[in-house]
Amino acid sequence: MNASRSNAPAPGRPKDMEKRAAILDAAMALFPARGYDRASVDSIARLAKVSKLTVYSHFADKEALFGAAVTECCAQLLPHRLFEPEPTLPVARVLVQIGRAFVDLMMDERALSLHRVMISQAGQNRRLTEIFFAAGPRSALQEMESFLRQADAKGSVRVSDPARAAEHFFCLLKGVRHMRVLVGLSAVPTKAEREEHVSEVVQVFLRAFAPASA
Amino acid sequence: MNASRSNAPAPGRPKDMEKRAAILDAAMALFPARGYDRASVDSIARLAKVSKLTVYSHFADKEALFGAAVTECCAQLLPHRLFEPEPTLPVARVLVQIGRAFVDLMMDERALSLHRVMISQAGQNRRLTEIFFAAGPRSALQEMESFLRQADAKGSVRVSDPARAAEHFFCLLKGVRHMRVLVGLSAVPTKAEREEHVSEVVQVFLRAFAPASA
DNA sequence: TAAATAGTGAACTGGGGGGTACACTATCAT
DNA sequence: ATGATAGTGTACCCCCCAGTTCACTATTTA
Repeated sequence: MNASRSNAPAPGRPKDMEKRAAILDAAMALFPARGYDRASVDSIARLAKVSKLTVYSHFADKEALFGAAVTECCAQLLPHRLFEPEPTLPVARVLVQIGRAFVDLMMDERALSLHRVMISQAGQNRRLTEIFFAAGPRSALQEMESFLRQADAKGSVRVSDPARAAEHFFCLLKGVRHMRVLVGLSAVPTKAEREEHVSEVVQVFLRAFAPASA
Repeated sequence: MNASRSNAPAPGRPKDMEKRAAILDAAMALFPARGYDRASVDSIARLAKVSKLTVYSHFADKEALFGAAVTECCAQLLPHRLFEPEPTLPVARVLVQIGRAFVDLMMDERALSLHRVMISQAGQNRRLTEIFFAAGPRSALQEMESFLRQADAKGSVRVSDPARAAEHFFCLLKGVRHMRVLVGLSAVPTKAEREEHVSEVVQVFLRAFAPASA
């Protein structure tokens, strides 16, 4: 209960938090890489250089460990905001910056593995899935939405429904390539490919949402 | 080898093709529903009302059975072309028809389960993944591309790169909702929701790819 | 009828995984 | 020092699964 929060000294030997971190690191490596089923608790303990019993002393069971690992993965993948709205730049430039950041995130190996494992566990851990979605797509969408709202107010774009437009933008950015990579058919795109894709998408997006003064 | 193709009578008792079909049906039900690992050969045999040994007499091993099931799923999901290009209708109407068909396909429970299982098996069965992608996304993209090429020739749209435009269209149609459903966060959209989404997407697409005579 | 193959059920092999028990050592507070 | 907890290593329990063996029955062709 109050083991970590309260400062009651606790009677016996305290838990080694470095071991806990090592276990979590191992879990964050193995669950996404092998999937929930194929990542055994033994292998995680082995990778963490820790006894299996120690794993079970820090985490109730495999599911709890998985939950902690996924939560930590989400936290590490979104440490900073996706972008800083620099109002001085023209919209096209800002959109390119946002697009770059988003594509880099979606094509990050860790993010891809996380997607795979969450999809393969669909319907198993509803709470966990919500954490995953709130940390990733949702926060990005909200930032994008508020940016579009401001841009619309300034007249640099014409979006009647910023939330929907934000969805459109990100879906265009993911493109077919994202699914191909998810499924293991394509390699991650190179920097040049990303750059070209982002600029193409920004052009399409702006043609669809340009202000009436065309 | 020539067991089923050649008409050489074969010495002993012939294999019961209805049993084979029952096994395949059971595999097509269980693999997508539970995933590759959690769908045991025993459970498939049980569902097919067949001895486990019969399964192994028709299919070399679990992987072969999985491959046959996925291939058959793909074949059943795309029995007909996604749409018939009716050149008399205005572009917007045709796009809405295509969009409806595509969204219905992507939100089909069987297609969703197939996506999940293929993603969770990413990198395991390269050949299989190609079959999956060729049967689903790729053929749809090719049809769409050729339609856009014709529409561009008639001047009803303005697409310099039909392949890319086709990708954009389908990505917009999938939207964020598809990933939410894949991951088990959202229910499949209702007919009304789909209709509204499709018409929104078509409007956006046409704004981006309308001919210059705006 | 005889040979050959298909199919059944049940038992079995070998392997692996989640989780626990035990005996022991290490580290903390009082 | 004492009590309490953390951590280790090994062995263990129980269950599940892929794939096989065996003895037996069923169905086909020649």
